Amino acid sequence: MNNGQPDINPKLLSPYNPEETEGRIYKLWEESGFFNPDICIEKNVTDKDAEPFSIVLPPPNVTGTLHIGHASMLAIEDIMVRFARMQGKRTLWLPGTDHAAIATQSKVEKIIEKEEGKRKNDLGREEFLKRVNTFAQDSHDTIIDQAKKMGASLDWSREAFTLDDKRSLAVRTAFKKMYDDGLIYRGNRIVNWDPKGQTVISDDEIVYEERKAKLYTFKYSKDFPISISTTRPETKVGDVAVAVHPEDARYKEYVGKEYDEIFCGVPIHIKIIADAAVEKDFGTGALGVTPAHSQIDADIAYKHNLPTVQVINEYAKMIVGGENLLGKKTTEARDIIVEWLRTEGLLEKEEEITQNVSTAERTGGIIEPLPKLQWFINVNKPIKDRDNKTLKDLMLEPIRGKNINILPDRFEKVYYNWVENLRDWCISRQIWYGHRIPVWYKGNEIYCDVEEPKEADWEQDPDTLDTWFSSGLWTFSTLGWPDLESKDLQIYHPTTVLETGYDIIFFWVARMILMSQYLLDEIPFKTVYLHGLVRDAQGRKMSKSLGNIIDPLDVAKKYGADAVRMSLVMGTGPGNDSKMSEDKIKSYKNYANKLWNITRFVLSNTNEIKYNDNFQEYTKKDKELLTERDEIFKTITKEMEEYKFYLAGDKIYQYTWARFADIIIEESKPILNGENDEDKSSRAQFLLDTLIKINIILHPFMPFVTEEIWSLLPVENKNLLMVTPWPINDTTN
RNA sequence: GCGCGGUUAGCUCAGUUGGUAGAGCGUCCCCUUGACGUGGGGAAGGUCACAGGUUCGAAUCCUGUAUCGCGCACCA
Repeated sequence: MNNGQPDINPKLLSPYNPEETEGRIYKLWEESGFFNPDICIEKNVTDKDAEPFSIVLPPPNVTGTLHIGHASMLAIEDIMVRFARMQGKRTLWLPGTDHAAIATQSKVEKIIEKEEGKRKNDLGREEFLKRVNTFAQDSHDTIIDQAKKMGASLDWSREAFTLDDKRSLAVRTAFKKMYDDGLIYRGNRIVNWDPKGQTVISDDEIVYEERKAKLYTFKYSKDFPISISTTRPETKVGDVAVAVHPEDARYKEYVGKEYDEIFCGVPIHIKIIADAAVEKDFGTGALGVTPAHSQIDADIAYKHNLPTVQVINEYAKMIVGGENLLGKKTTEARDIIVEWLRTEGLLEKEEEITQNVSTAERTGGIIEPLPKLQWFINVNKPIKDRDNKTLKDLMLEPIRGKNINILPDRFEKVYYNWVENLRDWCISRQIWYGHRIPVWYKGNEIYCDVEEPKEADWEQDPDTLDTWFSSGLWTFSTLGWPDLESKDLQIYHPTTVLETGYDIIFFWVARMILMSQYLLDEIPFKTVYLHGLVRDAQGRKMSKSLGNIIDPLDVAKKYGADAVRMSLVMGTGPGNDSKMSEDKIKSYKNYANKLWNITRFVLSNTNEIKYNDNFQEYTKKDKELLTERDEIFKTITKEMEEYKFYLAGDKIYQYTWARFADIIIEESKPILNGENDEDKSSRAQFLLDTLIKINIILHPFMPFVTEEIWSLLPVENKNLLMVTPWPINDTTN
């Protein structure tokens, strides 16, 4: 043992300083080129015939900055990727960002309105899109910078954007093929109209909010035989029928009769019909049918061949009635009609109920069901050259057949349930930012192709596509599709893992399976790892109003990105929400420092010996320690392969601190200070070997501090730690 | 209404195929010993939500209940 001045790097004499270290280390990694699997092969750290491992990054929306959820996603995926890379796999982690159509457009609209008092129509489509693109670019740059700060080993040379040229080509190609197969059609149907965002949205973009409402029970007129109930009296001027249950004795005699009434000044024609969809016990057991403003009513109307009378427009204003109603907002019209019912003595009952109100996910606007001409994807149509399977079938097959493994598997049920109840997907949006629908019109003619028609006078559909349409292509549009010759596509697709939040299993996971199955006849990924929400220490959602938001960059600056990563991974498994607190992060900062101090001790006490990675003369005691250690490392490796990172991380943490530092190092002190040279060199070799291996194994979790320590370790011919081979190859028992 | 998940130490959570309950943080006591006070040693603290059942043996498997949370559907 060296008394006095140990001959070690002076850096080790002061505590570990993540802020000084992390930027420098990331630069080293980037300059090495090892994020790119081609360079790994070129530089001989990866075998060219190695098994591929690929993940495409769920592209963050270019709507602002990274939040703690993104940081958690980056941490988990980076662990997977670094582990695979160190195992020698041909590893690709492909980055990108999402234009997030509605979300980005409405954000920019808000900014422009606030700063300039202008609306998008004041600027015009072209100028407005310019503004959105500038915003998206800024936002993109911030996000990329943040991802780098978290240590993400993404191959930046392959970066993609859902709205760039290559992805646009993929989108148009996909659209065209679906159009030609008759899977995409244009139809006039009841859609979810968002009056606030002035666009249609899909069923999945609806968020239900529980609110108090009044249920009014009344008759259209004094002579009308049946009372009905509604929470939306203003829509009743659009009623065309009253539906009752076929078995309902109360109303049987009226079925088939027709009535003409004047309802609040509006003439209506009501037919009494019988339909089993009506519940006898709800309200009066009779349902006023409003085909234009209710999906269910539209279904009933279709069955009974009833007309559709639209009474509300895109601005949620009345388009029928006299001065009393015409042009009024729906909420005003409601009061007017209720007042009219009251004075006419038609109102029989008013009761408070709670109901789920449909709101638009992005804008919060209350959804107004309206009949509109839109583009849809038919999920129930048999596809001829696919054995007459439907898109639904194609979505279900790989999960049923276990070709795609969902973690945790309980989400399989949720997935089935969703797919089985899926209705046609409305893909057109009345917004400017996004992929414009590749369809052109000339009079009654319609033209759909990947490129615009050569002849003049064709006018392109003004609408754009749902952002999830392009996201659905993500696993292969990023790898070169529609170019089937693309090397990346051949090597890396299907991707190995999709790691994403369970909250977008329908939006995204299902759509990717749909698109990949249909367009490539191939699954998009083999395993889906679903992470949960990151909540605060008390388990609450993080939100601005609660003031409990933890900014990943703030805490990374304070405690180091390693500590933040570790705290995001520990104590959390797939499918479960996790909790986050500064205390938790702090404890992993301490861990990084502990490792640093262990390194100082080991290096300063072993610098007299030469590290030999094939040392054979271990003492009996040290052989036992080796066996114990390797058993733990083996378990850790196995757990990593099973995606149980929380268990693996905890084991390496426990081993380093509670076993290696607290017990083994303490017991080593007398040995290293003793007189027995064989014991001394054996123990010194063990300490060095173990320190080295702890660093390797911990690297996927805490890449910065381990890479920094690695640079100080006496390993011969070493490369960067990020491409150093994993020490355990065989996990079979 | 249908489905899913949670309920384990003060707090946050582990607990792999059933075999005497674990960690971190917090609390209390001790240690300014040469890697580290961002540390070390020790202690207190649990009818594993409840009730049945299966079993030699249940936190773990089965049934039911309570409770919290989530998803879907309904929402006239």
